[in-house]
Amino acid sequence: MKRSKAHECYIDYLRSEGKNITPERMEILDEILKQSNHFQIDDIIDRMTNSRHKVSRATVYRSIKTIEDAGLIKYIRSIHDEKIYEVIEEHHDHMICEKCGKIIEFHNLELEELQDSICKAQGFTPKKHTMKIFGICEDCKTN
Amino acid sequence: MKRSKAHECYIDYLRSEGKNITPERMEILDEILKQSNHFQIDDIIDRMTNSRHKVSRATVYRSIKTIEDAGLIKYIRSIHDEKIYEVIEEHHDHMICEKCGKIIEFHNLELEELQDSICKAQGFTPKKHTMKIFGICEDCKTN
DNA sequence: CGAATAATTGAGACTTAATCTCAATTATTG
DNA sequence: CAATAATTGAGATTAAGTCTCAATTATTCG
Repeated sequence: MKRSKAHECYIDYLRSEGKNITPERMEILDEILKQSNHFQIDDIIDRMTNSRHKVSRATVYRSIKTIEDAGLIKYIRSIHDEKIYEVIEEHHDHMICEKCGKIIEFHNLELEELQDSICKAQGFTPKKHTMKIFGICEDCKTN
Repeated sequence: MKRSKAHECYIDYLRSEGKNITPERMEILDEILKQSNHFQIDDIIDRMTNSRHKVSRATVYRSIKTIEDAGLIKYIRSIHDEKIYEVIEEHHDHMICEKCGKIIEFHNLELEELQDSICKAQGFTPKKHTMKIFGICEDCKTN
């Protein structure tokens, strides 16, 4: 099992908070990193309870919270208002198709700069943001 | 009781959907319009169950959904992940202070245009969007 | 107007996502 | 290795929201 950058981050975070490094926490992070793209907590719970070392539902919830606090994952809300998690790699925003539910990631520097300047004009110090554009994706338009 | 634009909209919406115009629905809309700015469903439930014509919790939930469908209100999520509703007047985005929870509304045309052009480049047809910038507001910075 | 019909309501049961409790277990520290 | 503090699992609990169904009300139309 390769020790990824994310593992190091997580371990550093846990140490800095005086939290223990447990196999449960490490296995949950592994499972998350195995997911291709977006995932939901229930996916992880299913996989963990069917894995060799069963991890309880409560522990999955608790660990996901610490992984979130460590800044490794975050979630957005789907059209059905479900939490959709993703591993934070580099910042991006989302377009969400109202027909098929597809989530398209995008990043635009001009947009980021504009946001900063809008905030500055208000005396507001931005830390992070989320932006979701709802609409119809290319595929759903033509089909 | 003044018949506002919002009432007309709602009545038109209900008619167009073959739904009935009931005192419960009208009173819930009244109560929402009475709220100054942002509100939560529980506020409305409290007010409605203590009002002359008691309206049940289930009906408040059901009506709020139709008022939302009519395009009169929408919600964003607070820092604590609670649904915060607001009456839709004109479109705007939000800055949310991570310290005091204050919600600052803003609108910027340049930003809107930039979003549209980003979508167009992807073949995505935008219908609406939400944008939340988290950070520290002016007051919390100086205090 | 006054049925007939369809939609809505209230009350409480139910669902779902998430959190909490507490005894038993495990990681960490020295 | 022992002492201490943190974590875990299992199931109970909570909170937000939905569902059920009988009773009530709005609408439609002759």
